[in-house]
Amino acid sequence: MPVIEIRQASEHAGEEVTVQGWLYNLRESGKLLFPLIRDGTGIMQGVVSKGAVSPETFERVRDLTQESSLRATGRVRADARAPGGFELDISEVDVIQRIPPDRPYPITPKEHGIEFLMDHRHLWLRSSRQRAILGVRHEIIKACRDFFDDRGFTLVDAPIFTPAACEGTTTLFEVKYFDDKAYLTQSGQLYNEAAAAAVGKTYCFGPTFRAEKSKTRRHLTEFWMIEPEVAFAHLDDICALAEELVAFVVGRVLDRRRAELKTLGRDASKLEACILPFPRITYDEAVKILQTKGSGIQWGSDFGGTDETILSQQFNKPVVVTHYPGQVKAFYMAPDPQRPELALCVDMLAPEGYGEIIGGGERIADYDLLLRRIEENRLPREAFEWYLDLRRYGTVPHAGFGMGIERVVAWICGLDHVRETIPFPRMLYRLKP
RNA sequence: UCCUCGGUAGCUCAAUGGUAGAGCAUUCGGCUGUUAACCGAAGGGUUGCAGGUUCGAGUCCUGCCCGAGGAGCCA
Repeated sequence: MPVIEIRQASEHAGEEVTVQGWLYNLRESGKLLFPLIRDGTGIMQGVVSKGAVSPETFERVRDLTQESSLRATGRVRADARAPGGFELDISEVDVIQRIPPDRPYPITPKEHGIEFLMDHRHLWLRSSRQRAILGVRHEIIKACRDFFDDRGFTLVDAPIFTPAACEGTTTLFEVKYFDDKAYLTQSGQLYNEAAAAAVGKTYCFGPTFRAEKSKTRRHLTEFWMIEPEVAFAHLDDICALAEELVAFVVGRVLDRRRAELKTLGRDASKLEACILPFPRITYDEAVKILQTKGSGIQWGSDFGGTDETILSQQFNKPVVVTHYPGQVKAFYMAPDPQRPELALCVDMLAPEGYGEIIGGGERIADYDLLLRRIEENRLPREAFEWYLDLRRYGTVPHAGFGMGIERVVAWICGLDHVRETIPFPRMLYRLKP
């Protein structure tokens, strides 16, 4: 008997097939049983009528518990009464494992609190909503890679273990490294700059770790970041690259993941509005907007979470903010030649209050200036000698950015917390499962 | 780290300082088209932990633990 995937059930109408999966729910009406079977590709309703199968088969199905694993064989039939439009007239069922009723599947088809669901994250992933999010996450990652691959970028991954004191240790996770200490990477960017001088256009994609004790809807201690770096690029080039990337990713999800967005109840029209060009404003303009909206922000300080929310609610598509004061940005940011107090940097804020999804800019290309900045920031020069080498040997202007995958997933899926955007979130008070 | 809120049945929640309850889940029974099915019945409790006040504490007080929301922190 051919085994089919439920998502292809419509192509097998009238055929005798086997589906294999888990019992999603079982409804019963006298001598009729309606097992809902889920196989990871979809959910299909089966029908077992008492007259059509042996008494043993009928009882076997009737005794099935939620999430028990099974193979069901029968004929596919179109029926408007079935969720999905096709159902399986079951003739035989092979139960792989019946979950005993004295220890039933914990996540019932009713409401649950977030603590319980997070404790059972390994099982929660099976729910329709979580599978939809996983699907969109996959599509976003695939779209990012396609975007860069199709534009001649070379994937050069950065290390996860990094040496001591690369950027100050307060927000780094420290781990034992034989007889030494190492730190989990906070960004692949410095290594990207080395790679850009080797291959011109590069990107890295991997996990990133931040030991800040942040407890908000937009922070994880372990998250995934995709970071392009382009030799000879200036701020405008990198702004355009970021805008094209985001527009491409949104378009790809709208193209291929409509069903998942619908499952999530996401208003797709909000995403359809995200076509180029995106608005670009400077930090100066952003501060003025915030002050008219009641924010207490003063020129010179970075935006708080509330500021980002207010700002991103002013536009119906992602907004690009450039030229922040250098003092709130990292030591390697290139200063604006016109106004040296400003950095040639860029943040992109997602709309609907989602806030920062991208941060980046032009890097300092000049050896003397970079060295001065390292000293001003009291960073250990020895640890940065290799980084200074990039300015000793054929330095060129270059720029790049990092995009936080989970924040993009949260925005595109319309979620109110990033914890649902990654299979197993790591947060301040969450290390399990 | 700070502020606020919470912890009662497997889950989601209710209970004026006075007999701990409902829905779902589980078990049993009924129903030949169910749609988080429905109807009937049953089992299920160290009220987060420790102390205190009181004739009497799920409820009030103190400390602790755990979690949530937010702030700060955060390229």
